[in-house]
Amino acid sequence: MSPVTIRDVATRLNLSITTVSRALDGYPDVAAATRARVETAAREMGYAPSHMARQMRRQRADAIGFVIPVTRKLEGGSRAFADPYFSEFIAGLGDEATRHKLDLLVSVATEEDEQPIYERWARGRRVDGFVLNRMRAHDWRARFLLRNDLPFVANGREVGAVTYPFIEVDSRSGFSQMVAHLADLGHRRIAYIGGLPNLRSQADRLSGYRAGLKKAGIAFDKRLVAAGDLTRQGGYLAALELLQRAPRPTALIGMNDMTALGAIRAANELGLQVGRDVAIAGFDGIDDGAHASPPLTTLIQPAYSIARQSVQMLVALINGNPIAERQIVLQPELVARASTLGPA
Amino acid sequence: MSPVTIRDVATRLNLSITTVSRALDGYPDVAAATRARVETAAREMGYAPSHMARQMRRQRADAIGFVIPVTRKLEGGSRAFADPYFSEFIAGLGDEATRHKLDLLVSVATEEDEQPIYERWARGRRVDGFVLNRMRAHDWRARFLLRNDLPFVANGREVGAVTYPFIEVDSRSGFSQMVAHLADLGHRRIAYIGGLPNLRSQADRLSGYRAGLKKAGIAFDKRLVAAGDLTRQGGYLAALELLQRAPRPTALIGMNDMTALGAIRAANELGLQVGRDVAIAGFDGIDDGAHASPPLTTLIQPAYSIARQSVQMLVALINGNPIAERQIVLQPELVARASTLGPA
DNA sequence: AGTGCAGTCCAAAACGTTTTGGGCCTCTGC
DNA sequence: GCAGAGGCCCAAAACGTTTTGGACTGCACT
Repeated sequence: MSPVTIRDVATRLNLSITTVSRALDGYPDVAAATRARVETAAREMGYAPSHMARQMRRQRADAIGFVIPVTRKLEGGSRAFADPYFSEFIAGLGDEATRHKLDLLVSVATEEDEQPIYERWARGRRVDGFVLNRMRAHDWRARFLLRNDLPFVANGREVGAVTYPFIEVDSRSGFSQMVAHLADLGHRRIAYIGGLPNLRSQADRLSGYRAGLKKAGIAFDKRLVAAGDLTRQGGYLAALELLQRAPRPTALIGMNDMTALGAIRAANELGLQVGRDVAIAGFDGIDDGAHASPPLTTLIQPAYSIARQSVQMLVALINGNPIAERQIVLQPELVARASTLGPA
Repeated sequence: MSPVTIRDVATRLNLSITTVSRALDGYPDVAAATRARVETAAREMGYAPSHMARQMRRQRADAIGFVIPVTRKLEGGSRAFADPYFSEFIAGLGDEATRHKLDLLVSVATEEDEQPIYERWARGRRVDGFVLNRMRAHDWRARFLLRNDLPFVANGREVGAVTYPFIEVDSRSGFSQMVAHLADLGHRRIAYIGGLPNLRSQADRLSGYRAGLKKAGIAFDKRLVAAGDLTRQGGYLAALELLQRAPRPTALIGMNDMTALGAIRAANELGLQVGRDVAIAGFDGIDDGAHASPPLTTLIQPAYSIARQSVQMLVALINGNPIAERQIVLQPELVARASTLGPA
């Protein structure tokens, strides 16, 4: 049962392939009766245009690409992208892509081995555009794509002024708010567990943290800053160390929720009751945070809708349509839960 | 900077496109000197064969498809695939796909709206093959793909004898083991929170549960069986109800880890200490389970390596190569953690 | 001098569409 | 009776490869 082509439909109906094509595409210069004949025949024969051929002719891949970032390899050579933030993000990309009849190509890569993937997709014109995530302070991907003039939408952005379109969550102001929240609760020794140093958002969040401290009249103490790697394990290790220092910090802010969840675990293991003995907060608003025990105070960034909006912008770029807002900055929403508010 | 084609390279070198093509593909009937000239020219000009054209000619999509299953829509129209099992699974698919120079097309869909996606990809020959997951007891996808003779590898299988290749985890024996584990610890009232009734694995796991009860000499009580939906929320609601019945079950087995994690939360909210007042166990071995409080007893199924193996089988199918084992059954590994072993 | 044979190269076909640029009717209005 | 205008349809080109089936050299061997 080899695939049925447009030619098969045409010869069966004694029509030209042109007419069949145009009938199915809804052009006005085909008689209503003919169109009906074509449509039923196509349905009966199970005809659907070959995507490859269509792409070839229209020079469109009808696909967008997304490389899922993963920070570290797990033992045994396996790599998981354990951060549920990206699950939600991908769900958004997928939904919006299908809405536009685009396909979504994904790949999973660490920062070291991502380059071949971008090159393969770009050079071979495998995709019409990219969605970029976890932007670094200096990011070769932006330059590479600009040079090959392939459209893309960044989630976050590099340092300095950039001209490309992006959607960003104002994590600086978010972290400042979070520090204010903790300071209002009486905390003075507020620690911060950061992430990979080359990430743009790492700089933003740290600076938001410092701004928040300043506003609250708390001196910055670099011994209260530890490095994680955006994973639960990284947060766990960093928190384990921070919580065993004297004097012990009374509050911990993780750069993202995974880090904070790791910190909660560390606190539990040390016999501290989170919310009462130590306050812990994160950033992202993943589902697991809401269901953790205790539920995690966090700054929600709407991954799903950011993803959808990114695809919308990307589609406009691809089609050369004007975009209302090329550079969007969203405010995260602080949700205070039991992990900072003490026992319920 | 429009993309450079093979013709550009050919005219620059005064060669035919045939020779350029064959030179780059490593055919033996091209002089070493010529090949060198072609290679440097191609590199200089930044030539890479157009994937679309190559696909067109070879009638290969060089891509495989995977539809991420999602059970329910979240409020606000958003759908997340919250189950980290699939994150790991996708990581495996992606890694193995790139190893074979294949692209991975993904989409996110509930059971109701998955059909158009399969049809689009199959009819338009958008992919060379599929990986299927969460097989239903009767699954139209298998029949659809067989009919359109598109290769696929199933993760799990339908009821009855099937001829297609699959990789399955023996969840029946797994659940039987799990009941034995709990019975050994002295539990007699062991409840089960199931999943969607049309899933093959639902039947398997329930039957494993019953087999385990029988072996332990415990009578099956259908009031101890509740229905979830494979999500944390589903597990939460089901557990909430089960744990408020009298007499209260002393142990809860969730059909998957997400269900069990929801159950843990329910127990916590009811003031029960998991591990001491009630034992809770799951199935999957996701990372979140290991990091939950208390850490979750579970049956580990190696999502990452199952995914990789699935792709390997699929590649063999696509290329018409023989496969050593077409139908693989793996044994899950029981890991007992604090959620059933009581306080550490 | 003819035959055979590697060693190189190439023209043309094919893959299945969409799009361009008409062509042929029939009907209308003079 | 004829120009003009729609209405409907189509042939052919193009998209950028890979593959098929030679073609053209020299060179060695009869």
